[in-house]
Amino acid sequence: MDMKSVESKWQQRWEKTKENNFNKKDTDRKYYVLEMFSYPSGAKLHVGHWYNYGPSDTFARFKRMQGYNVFQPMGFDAFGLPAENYAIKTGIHPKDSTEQNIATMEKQLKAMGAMFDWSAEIKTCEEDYYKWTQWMFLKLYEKGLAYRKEAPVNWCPSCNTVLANEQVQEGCCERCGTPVVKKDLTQWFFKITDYAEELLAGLDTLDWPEKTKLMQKNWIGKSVGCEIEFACESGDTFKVFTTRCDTIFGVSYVVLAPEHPLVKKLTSDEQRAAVEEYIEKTAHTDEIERLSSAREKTGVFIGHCAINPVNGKKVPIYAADYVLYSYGTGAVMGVPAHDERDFAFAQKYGLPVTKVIENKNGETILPFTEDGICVNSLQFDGRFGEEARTEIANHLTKLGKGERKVNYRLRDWLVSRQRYWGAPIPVVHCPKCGIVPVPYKDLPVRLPYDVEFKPDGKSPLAKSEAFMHTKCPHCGGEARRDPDTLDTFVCSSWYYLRYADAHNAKEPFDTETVDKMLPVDKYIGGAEHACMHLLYARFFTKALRDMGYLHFDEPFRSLVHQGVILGPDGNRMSKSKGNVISPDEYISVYGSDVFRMYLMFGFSYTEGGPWNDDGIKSVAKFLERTERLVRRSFEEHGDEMPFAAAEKELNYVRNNTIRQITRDLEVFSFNTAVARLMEFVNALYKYDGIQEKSVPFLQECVKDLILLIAPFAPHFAEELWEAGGQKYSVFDQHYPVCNEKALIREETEYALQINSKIKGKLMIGKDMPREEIESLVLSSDLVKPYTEGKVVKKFIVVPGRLINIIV
RNA sequence: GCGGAUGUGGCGAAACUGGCAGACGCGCCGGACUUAGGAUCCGGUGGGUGACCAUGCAGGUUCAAAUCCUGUCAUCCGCACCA
Repeated sequence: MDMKSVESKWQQRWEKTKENNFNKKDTDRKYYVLEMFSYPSGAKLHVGHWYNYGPSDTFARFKRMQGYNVFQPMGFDAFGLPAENYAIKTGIHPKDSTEQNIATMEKQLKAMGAMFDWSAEIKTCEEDYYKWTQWMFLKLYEKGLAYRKEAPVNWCPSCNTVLANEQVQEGCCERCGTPVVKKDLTQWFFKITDYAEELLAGLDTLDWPEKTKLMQKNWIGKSVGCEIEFACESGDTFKVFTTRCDTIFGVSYVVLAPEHPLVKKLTSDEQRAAVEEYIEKTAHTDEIERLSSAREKTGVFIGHCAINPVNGKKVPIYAADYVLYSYGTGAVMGVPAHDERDFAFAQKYGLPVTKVIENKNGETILPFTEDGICVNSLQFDGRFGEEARTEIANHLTKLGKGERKVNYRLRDWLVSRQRYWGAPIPVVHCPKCGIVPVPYKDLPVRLPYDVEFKPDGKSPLAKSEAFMHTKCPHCGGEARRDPDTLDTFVCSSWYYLRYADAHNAKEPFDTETVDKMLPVDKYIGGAEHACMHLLYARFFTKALRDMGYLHFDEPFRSLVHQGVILGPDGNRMSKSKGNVISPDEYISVYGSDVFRMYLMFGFSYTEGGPWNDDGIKSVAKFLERTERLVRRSFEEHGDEMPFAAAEKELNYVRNNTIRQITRDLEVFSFNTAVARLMEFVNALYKYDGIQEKSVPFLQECVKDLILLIAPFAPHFAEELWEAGGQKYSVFDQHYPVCNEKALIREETEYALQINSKIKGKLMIGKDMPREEIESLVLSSDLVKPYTEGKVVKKFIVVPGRLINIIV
């Protein structure tokens, strides 16, 4: 088959008949299959795109043939840094290069022959999309979920610019290699932490890979504990957070993060010089190093003491950078006997180590960090673990010195970017009115084309007077726009909603429509987004729900991660390694059906693995072999024959194939599904080769074969379907359904074991009672030599599988 | 350091709730058809080749373990002083 012409023939036909367009009127049977949209950084589709979209399309087509009204849209995550960096390097404007790339990719995606509904296409860099991204920002702002505060950002002193976290590699600027420093800037944040608990709890309701759920869970990092107030000699108080209030009698010092405001206030004159030096030093230590747990703990005594609220003991206060100001209260109680970090710190600074928890079974080696029995803890002696914590927490509450508290590791989402190629933040800074949101009617705040985006330390937009200069929407006075743009993850946090109502000019989406179309039934994309996009999108959905714009809790009910196709050398494909495989040459030789089918057959979908094209020819061979069989069978003539053993056998294989493929596709096991197709074709060849065959039956099986293969090789199947004189389109047919009766066999082959070792095979009738099996087996010539003169101790029958005789 | 995953022929990989390890294919070997085959079709293919040994390694549970348990090694991924 000349795949090239066949593929373009059917692609044109599908487009003309709008075969792939979703029928919006029939949402009862809707099935929303979504692949993570493309980032148009390179001009061409790479193997990774194919691996994401090809097999997913097979799944989508399968669902469609099962009778679902499948919606499978595609679009482009078009804002972002690579386009801007490319522009800085080459001088080509991000808008121009992005549009160019999108045009190429669209063409290639169409040539792939996937059933994308292009009528719902989205490009996030277009005004009619980012207008609504800005709308989202304003809604979150109104709801109190967007706020501004000063925060440290990554700053490259050589490039003179702010870098996104993704651009920082091992503490250095990815472009010039200069160590990145922290700089405080006022930034916009989304209050994702308000949803920490729900984001955590909701994970249980999702059909997602366990690993991904666990990653989100750890990322959110819930810890339940206690906030305890310590008073200082000066009368000032501060709180510490601990998950181990049962160790409070073992406190031998307390630590404040160097940034803690009380450090400056409480430091004694004698210690001032040392403390200031320490603070100075830690401020210059970069984040990466400071956060390394392997690093030796350092700190300094501030010359002031605090009082343990449970026993009145005076303990020294230290400033130490192993305590993070950004987590909990920025202060910690030091219990060397029962915390490894505190132990190391106490050793270094000669602080006392007081054992207050003992191991249940006697031996207690310090530091002992597990739950144990309280000792040296006054009235709480003898209490164990959780019980001790409860009692001590209650005691502290009664004293007014503590309360239970839940802390999360999750931080608010910093969305400001001092970059050009993104959606402008729709607020105005007015000298009189302060921060004023841009009125909805004035959206979008247009991203100007003519901007100097070469980095020099300022947001590129700040240099565009035409952009910056505006009137305050509130008082009408002179005002300035916000020069920052939104993180591109904001754009991708709601695109799955826009797809459902892509052309709505009045609002981002219609609530009723979205309620019907969402959640996404199957979401397919890379695992690298586990703690970013996949978390942000969940947050957006929940926030929009609370504002009444939609009425479901989770955007993606079921999620699958494809694996990664590595270079032939086993490393990640990268230009610098020179191991990048381009799909194009394979496609020009074999066509898109063969290529996608090979991706399905040669790898375990969720595993991926090193590229190897040995098998690609075999898939081409398989399709050719299939075609020969199909075409030959169409030309054959003959009468119906009695349904004898050969027909029964073929019918068994046929129905078993249907059953297995249906099962395999449901769980994205494409490689085994293709294997089943091959088995079926082999069985058809075998049947075709016999003398007395029933041609009508053969043709009936061949018809099933075409239907079965259709989701895997869509153009190929469509062509054969037409060649068989069937009516267009093969995708409007129902996928074959397994006839369970055909799978019942009169006799099944059992494995025969003596003392658990395989000795032979045996045919056993399907309804044979156990006693009969037993006597039949024991009297068979196969078994006799093993049982003669021995006692049969046990006789095990596993129905349909094996018989094990223990002698 | 913590958390998770993976480890099966020469290769890519299969194996439902423990039940015939290696489906399907690549490669290789043999045969058929051929002037020829790198096309096609058919057969064989874990190792030794005797009733034995084989799922990273060492134990354990079981009539039966790739699968469950304990320990251990290797590789990959995520988090990385979160109190």
